[in-house]
Amino acid sequence: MPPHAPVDPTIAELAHDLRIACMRVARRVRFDADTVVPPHLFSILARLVAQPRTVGELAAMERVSAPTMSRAVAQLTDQGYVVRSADEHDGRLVRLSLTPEGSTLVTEERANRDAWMAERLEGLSAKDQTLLRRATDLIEEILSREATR
Amino acid sequence: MPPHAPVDPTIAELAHDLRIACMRVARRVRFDADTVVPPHLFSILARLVAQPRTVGELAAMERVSAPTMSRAVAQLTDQGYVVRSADEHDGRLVRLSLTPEGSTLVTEERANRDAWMAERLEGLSAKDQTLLRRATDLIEEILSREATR
DNA sequence: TATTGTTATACTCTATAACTATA
DNA sequence: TATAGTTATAGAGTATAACAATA
Repeated sequence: MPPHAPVDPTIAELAHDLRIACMRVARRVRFDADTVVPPHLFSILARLVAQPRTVGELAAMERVSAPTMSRAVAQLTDQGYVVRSADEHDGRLVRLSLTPEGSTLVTEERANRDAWMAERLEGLSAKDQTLLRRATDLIEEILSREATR
Repeated sequence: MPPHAPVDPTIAELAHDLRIACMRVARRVRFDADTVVPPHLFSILARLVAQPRTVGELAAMERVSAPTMSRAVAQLTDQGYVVRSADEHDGRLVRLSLTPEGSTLVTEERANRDAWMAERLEGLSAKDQTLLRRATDLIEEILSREATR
């Protein structure tokens, strides 16, 4: 977009309201969900669902320093949610993956958070549910478009 | 909600996707916005836009302890964004309100965040904008309904 | 005595710098 | 030498406990 393009007041208002609405939803979910591990540790576990990762990879993904990630991982291994293993070809690397307990925890915490949202959607009409379905897809599209720009 | 109420799989999926979409929007806005004060301090300033508050009121609203709020407020007064004043009738109370600088800061930071969102909505068709407008109103309604239950 | 707010102290998460082991 | 990870140390934000001032 041109650097100083004038902004349509309708879009500006929608942008404001949509941003606030999303932030409020995110905030509510965070506060209401019962959590076993704090957010920054849960975020790490969630990264390991798709595949094992090294300390350095996780640090980059979570945008924290290597020592910070090293400590966080140590906590998760102490709690039995993550296991360490050596890389076959490079002795410097530490491969991290979820234990069965870690995997279960991720699934359960996600279900908790989804349940919070689902409770608030159940009373809606089919029409409103369809509206939200389409809006959700549209938001996801906007975000993914941004990421690949 | 009843502890073990069955959940419509369609609703469950929408709940999951909508929650994720909102959290991603909130996250993006937080990362991309250039901020002068950290989030927890900005949140306090935003509380003072509507009306002056006491330390205890702010602590309750932000869900932190009184000493924590006391320290945060001290930082904001040091930076010139907040002023302290005595209550007329109760000498124990400290009334906190925004300085002109604090008020300007809130306005500017909000505009920054809105701009981030607005950039991403400008390319949408009128139809899609209308869809998001209605969805936003619906989400706000759901959230406010929850708050007043 | 009860309430409002601050000060004292400690714990957690974060970072940078220094160190060890491997490539 | 360069890289992956850990340990040492320090700074910021948070909490509980103890304290001061006012009701």
